[in-house]
Amino acid sequence: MEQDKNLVDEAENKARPRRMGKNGDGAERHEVIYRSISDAIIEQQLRPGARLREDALTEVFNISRTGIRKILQRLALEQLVTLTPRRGASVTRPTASEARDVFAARQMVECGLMPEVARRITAQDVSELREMAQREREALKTGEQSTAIKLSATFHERLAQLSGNATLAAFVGQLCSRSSLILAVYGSAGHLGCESHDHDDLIDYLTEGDGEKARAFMNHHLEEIEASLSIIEEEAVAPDLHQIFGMNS
Amino acid sequence: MEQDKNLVDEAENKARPRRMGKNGDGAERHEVIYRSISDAIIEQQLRPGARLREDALTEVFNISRTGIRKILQRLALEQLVTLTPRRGASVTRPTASEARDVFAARQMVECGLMPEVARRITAQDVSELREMAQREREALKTGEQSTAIKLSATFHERLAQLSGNATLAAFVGQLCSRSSLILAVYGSAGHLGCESHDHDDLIDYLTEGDGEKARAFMNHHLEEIEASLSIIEEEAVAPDLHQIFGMNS
DNA sequence: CTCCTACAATATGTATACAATGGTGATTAA
DNA sequence: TTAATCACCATTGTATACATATTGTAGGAG
Repeated sequence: MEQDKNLVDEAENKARPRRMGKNGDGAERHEVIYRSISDAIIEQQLRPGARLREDALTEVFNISRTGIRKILQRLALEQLVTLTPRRGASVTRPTASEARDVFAARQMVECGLMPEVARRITAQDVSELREMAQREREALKTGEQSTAIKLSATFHERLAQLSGNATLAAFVGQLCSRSSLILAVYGSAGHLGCESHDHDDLIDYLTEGDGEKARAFMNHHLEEIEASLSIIEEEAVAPDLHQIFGMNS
Repeated sequence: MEQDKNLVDEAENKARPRRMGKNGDGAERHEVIYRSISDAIIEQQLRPGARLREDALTEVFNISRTGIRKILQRLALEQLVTLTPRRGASVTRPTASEARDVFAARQMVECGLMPEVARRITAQDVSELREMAQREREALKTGEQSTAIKLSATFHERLAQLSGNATLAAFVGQLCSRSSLILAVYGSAGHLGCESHDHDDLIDYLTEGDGEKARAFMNHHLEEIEASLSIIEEEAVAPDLHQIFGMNS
């Protein structure tokens, strides 16, 4: 049930509860745990709405609540988890409004970045991207949905990094992560995210150095993804009685 | 020596170490403290490089280290403070590269938002913006540098909020905060940020509903700000010895 | 006189104990 | 049998104690 990647060593470490105050690996350990949770969310192994109890995470990762809280806060700032004041943490269930905002933001930023990417891309970058697209296509073909989703997000993020603007690249990374959540909530079962050949076509345009064509294609690409969703308010979680009954006092 | 606002009661409260576990105001208290520190940084009362010792903040705000650490982490994620592993927190000193990235991001996002803002702006929004611009001009005239900087950042952020895209608005807010730091490091003494009449001109274009003109003007506006800076590597704080001496082991 | 070493002070990293709150289930009365 | 109230449990919020690392300084030896 639980992913058994680095969870197995937790069993044998259980015996020594000595606090490893030494920071030497502490920071890296936190980073690893953060990435584990983040990946699990992006790969939709943790679906929106799933609760993330601090105690459970404490046991799973063999870390103190302090560390977990730090990580959860970071995830909350990135909008991947929602921290309800007395209820704890849960995987964020994006609202329809947030979903639209995220895709509008991606339209603006990712498309706007394409010309610069086309200008700066190197042969090495191209081959790296091609390999990623290849792996993504294989994952799609073999039905590895989780892997495909993660690879797609990574592809878009890597693309943004090629622009050389770290700030915008980090922003795109966040948007892509949130997009995974949006797909999980508003996506249909069969269609998941990017078409298999789209990314390859995009690489073609970038290789040709045609920034404008790449921008137009990215625009189309994102529109297609958004169109494949059914972004309607579900209103299942927070019925918002005030709005329904119109009495606000 | 120490400010005597709420420190005095601490003396007599020393006797009762009862932790006020009641969260009722806890969250708001954190929010207030966060905003206090954030504002102090944006208004350049805390200059880049200034150290933020946890103990000192603990005393000043009469809060435990746990709460302070939470706030500092949030500020760190927004890139306003830098958390060095064993050295503690300090106000971020943006690198030249970061400065360029931030302004490039603002160019893309803020300009891209203008058409939508022009489409959605209401008369009430206009009057609010006019008032902000008025106050900013007054602050500039009377030499209240801190206030002017804060108002300018708030103006740009408010503008982005009018687009209706909360995600992009929050991003612009972060970029504006970081811009204040950039101005503090790379700005010249006399010239600080936006020209006094620029914002009024921008409001004119938006009132006319001319999104394209507003976009072009914003583009010019931001270019002017960036041009007034001298963005060169100072390399004073973190000399990056590895890169300088090339020996990494 | 200079350099190396050791110690102390300062400040952060981590963990745990305690408090408070919200939900759930049980018990009782109508 | 159903509904309401109360109590307990699960879970988080907060604070503090302890461990660790870094820095600066002083003292002694060469």
